[in-house]
Amino acid sequence: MPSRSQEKRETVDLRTAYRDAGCGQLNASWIEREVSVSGWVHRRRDLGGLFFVDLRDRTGILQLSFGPEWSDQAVLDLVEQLNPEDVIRATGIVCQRPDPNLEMLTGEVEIQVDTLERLAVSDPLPILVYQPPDEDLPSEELRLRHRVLDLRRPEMQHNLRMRHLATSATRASLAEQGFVEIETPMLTRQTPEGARDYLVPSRTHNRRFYALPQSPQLYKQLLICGGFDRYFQIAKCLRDEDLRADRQPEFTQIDVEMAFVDQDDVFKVAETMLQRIWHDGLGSSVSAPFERLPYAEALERFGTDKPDLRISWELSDFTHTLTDIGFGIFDAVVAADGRVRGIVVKGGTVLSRSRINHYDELAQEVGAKGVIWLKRAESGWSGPLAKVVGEETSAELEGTHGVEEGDLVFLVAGRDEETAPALDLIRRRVARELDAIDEDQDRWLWITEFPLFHKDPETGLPVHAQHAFTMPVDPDPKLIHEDPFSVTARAYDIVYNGMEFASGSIRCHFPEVQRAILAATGLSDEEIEARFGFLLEAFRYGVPPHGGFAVGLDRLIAVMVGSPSIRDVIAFPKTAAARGLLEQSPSEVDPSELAELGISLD
RNA sequence: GGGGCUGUAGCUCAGCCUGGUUAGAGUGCCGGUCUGUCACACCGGAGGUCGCGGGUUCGAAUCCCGUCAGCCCCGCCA
Repeated sequence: MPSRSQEKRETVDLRTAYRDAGCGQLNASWIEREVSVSGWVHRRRDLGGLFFVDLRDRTGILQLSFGPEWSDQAVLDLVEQLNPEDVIRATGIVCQRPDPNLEMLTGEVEIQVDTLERLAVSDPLPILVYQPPDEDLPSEELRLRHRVLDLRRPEMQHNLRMRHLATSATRASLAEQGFVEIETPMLTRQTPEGARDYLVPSRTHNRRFYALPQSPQLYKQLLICGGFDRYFQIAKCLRDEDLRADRQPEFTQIDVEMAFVDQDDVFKVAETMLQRIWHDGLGSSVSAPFERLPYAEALERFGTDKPDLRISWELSDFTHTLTDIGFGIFDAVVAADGRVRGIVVKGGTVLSRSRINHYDELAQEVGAKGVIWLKRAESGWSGPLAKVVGEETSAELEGTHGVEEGDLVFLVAGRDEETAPALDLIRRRVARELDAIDEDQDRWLWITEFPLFHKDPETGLPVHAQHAFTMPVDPDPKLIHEDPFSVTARAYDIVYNGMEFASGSIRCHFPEVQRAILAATGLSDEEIEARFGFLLEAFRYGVPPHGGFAVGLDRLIAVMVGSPSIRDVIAFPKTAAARGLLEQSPSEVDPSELAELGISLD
């Protein structure tokens, strides 16, 4: 994980009619100058005759001091009246503090105020901007309802400033690499992604609806067709699905597309951009090129297509070692085309039976039949399998699978699609419990060679693994038609410490292959024409090979600032029920407007 | 759509398991004392629909049912 960037003193000239500098900009070099500053009253300390005000603006906090020797009585009377979050302007001489506060950026100095204006009065606060130590933040409900106050907290200021640094770095890096920023419509038609659309009724065309874009996917390909061979956009995307800590109904993607490229060209652009974001935002360097791992290998070694490589443990196939040794459960699974896979947890014997049971339950929640465990203690093997572990098996466990004294083996048997999610979850959770994640590492990774299709578990039909416009490694319409699940896609993800940050592909620019891909998911020719005709038409007039990627900006920023929730890096987020608590959205509308739209409510 | 956690003073929480005085603490707020604080200190005070509705009970913040809101997870969603 990146460390939070050190707070730096802003150097920009912030002089205006109301101030000579930002509060956080003052330091010893300003001593003896007369300055004006403006901001919010953060804290006030009344010593009876002497007053101190911590004045806050977005640059930091500065101490103002008030005393009879340098402030006249009217000023002293006014400062006694000040409430937290009043907005004031203060003027006076910058002085060295007799007893500096080294914890404050401006702690060496203070302003001895001789002129004070109250620019705005604050009512008593529903939630405090000042965050008392040892006290939890107000509930998220109240933070969102009173978001204006919440945003004033230095932590939120820092988060949104980080967001700005990241988007600025994005623009700078992509511009340097020859990309042009172009906006695409928010009012569009229903798009091919799998999510539910937000719909906007049309007044001029009753019974018809615009859809808000789930992503600019089709438009960016059209821009390529339009001759903008390097496009990007910091784009709002909207999806009407249920939310999570890392999901909002509207979120932001860094959307990039480029022509005349192959995969390596795209990788270079993305790596250069992310290096710049990390450098400008966090002041840290990212080494490139990133590691690469084919999808199939990732699943085999880690059980997931977004492995956290800071955990050194890998999955291992125990099928040969643990079958035909008298353990019927495993033999039965293998007879049904399953495998016995497991993970060797170094030092795992410290886990109690109840902890092991906990992981067993977790595994079952994600679809495994259950977990069998095996401990290697000084005294020998223990666990349900121990009695069937003979000398030969023991030697194989130690030799082939590297089990050592003190280790614990979690075993899950079944078909790979049942066992992989369980093993992945156990690997991550146990590593966290045993502190086996190397937090000093940053592991950037490209996952490549995704399958073009996954099988829909209900219908058995192919569904797009990434999206509908990905180029197969072998662009053969016949193969797509006859054996869709064997087709590998030129698609890729960026995974950072186990989190998916970005996703992209080389696009399919052969119209007949594109039709075959769409047809494979069960769309008729008519449906293809109706929904994607405009893209296929664009492809008829000369389409260059092209590809791109999209980065989930909110998640990226959340990681950069160390927040578990993307709500902390969005100025005005929605709740888990997609409500806006500040503005009370969604709201009812006037019946006359509905009538105009041709909509009646039951 | 399903599961879990939470809801008590403006705010953060305790009390709830095991029902029984006037529901507490810290902080904030109001009043007072205080000339070097920086979580200022000290003294005093006000402040409660225990989310809402119903039930059980002699008696409910506490037990039960429902409901609303927030959060987390599964489904869903790249």
